[in-house]
Amino acid sequence: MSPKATATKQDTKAALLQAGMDLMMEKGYTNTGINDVLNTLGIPKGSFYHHFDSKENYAVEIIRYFDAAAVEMLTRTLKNSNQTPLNRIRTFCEEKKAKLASQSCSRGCLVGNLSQEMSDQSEVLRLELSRVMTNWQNIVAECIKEGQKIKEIKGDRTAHQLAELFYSGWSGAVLRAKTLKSIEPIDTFIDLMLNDVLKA
Amino acid sequence: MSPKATATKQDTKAALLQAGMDLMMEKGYTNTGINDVLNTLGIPKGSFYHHFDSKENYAVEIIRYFDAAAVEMLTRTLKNSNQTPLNRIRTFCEEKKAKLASQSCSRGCLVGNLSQEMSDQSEVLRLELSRVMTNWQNIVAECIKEGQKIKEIKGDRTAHQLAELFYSGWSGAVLRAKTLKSIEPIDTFIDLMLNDVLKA
DNA sequence: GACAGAATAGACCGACCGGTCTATTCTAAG
DNA sequence: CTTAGAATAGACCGGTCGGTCTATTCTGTC
Repeated sequence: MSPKATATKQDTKAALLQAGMDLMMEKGYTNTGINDVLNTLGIPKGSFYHHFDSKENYAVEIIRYFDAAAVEMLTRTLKNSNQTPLNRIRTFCEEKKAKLASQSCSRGCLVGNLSQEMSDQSEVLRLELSRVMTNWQNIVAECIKEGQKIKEIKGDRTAHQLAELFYSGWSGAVLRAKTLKSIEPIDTFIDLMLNDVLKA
Repeated sequence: MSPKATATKQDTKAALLQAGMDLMMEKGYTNTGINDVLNTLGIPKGSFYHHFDSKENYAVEIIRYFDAAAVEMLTRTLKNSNQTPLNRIRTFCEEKKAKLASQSCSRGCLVGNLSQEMSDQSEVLRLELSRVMTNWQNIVAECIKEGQKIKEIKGDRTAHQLAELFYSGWSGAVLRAKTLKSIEPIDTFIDLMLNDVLKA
């Protein structure tokens, strides 16, 4: 059996997840059709409904697929003991900023986009997005807590609260960047949040 | 001519704007069909396309309709000289929070929702949303500037920057509230932003 | 009352939506 | 080689989408 052929066959599901993630990131849930995904990959509809029950379920798997990569990136940056906690957060922000800038401030974050669009439309998606959001916040909070311990980050607020403000501010800054097609909201956020709000 | 009958006829356009605003706030642009709007009002399609060129144009007018009410609320609260600038901002936040809580943390803000969904899909809508967003930020910035003058709000950052962080943080907090179906992100935002970030 | 234009009314259009169905091909175990 | 089930393949379905079209009614002017 040719390894290439085998790989091609078995990667169908992964390819569907990747392509769906890209399309939904750019166009949202409602505006992304099953056929859009299928046509970009040259895969027939039968394969899709073999691997996924419904569009909604497909989206849930896409969110998990996206989450896996996001958590990897979060832990890589925010648990990197070669940097101080505050500088880890700075690295995280700069990496995300570079990504956003490289795509002309479009797309943003899949979880943010789907949350805005689908929270009131699908309880299934809302719960999944909730879970992911809370998890991310906890990872940030842990890093902040470390920074508080060494008095690098201000200690008169709980790490949970600071992480929440950080996350809210970041999401909002990305939204503004997308709409204004400018990286400036991100710059302002990074500057104030890191040099002012979080700093001890 | 009966004034009631006349009013009914001439208010068709306003009714379409109002109903479209409500529906798009809850379901987004793509997921709101022309027929959805028409059916909830009992208005035939001919009337719709008499008053509006296209769905996209309709959305632009809805954004303006929404903006008018939003600017009224912003100026009423943020230019109220009976309160100090920081307290005006607090009043603004509390009013918006009450509204959000009263609708179980659903819907959120039309401009935020459409920005997330449509910025990458329609340049026409993106520009309109950009304009509205920038205008709101300027109104907030003016209030902050006043607060800086009387040393109620911290002066080591420009009012423009602080307004931007405020707006980003607020939008993100609303997004989180929608998804987590909890008012807590809003509470945290108000607490930290007003008692910590903005305070002189 | 005649008339023009605004506004209402709703049937209708092709395109596309998510999802179903049957048929075929591939793959691995016996 | 046989065979069961996974996977691929794509025609097809009812419903809905944004938008068009023709017809009728309402409204203000002469």
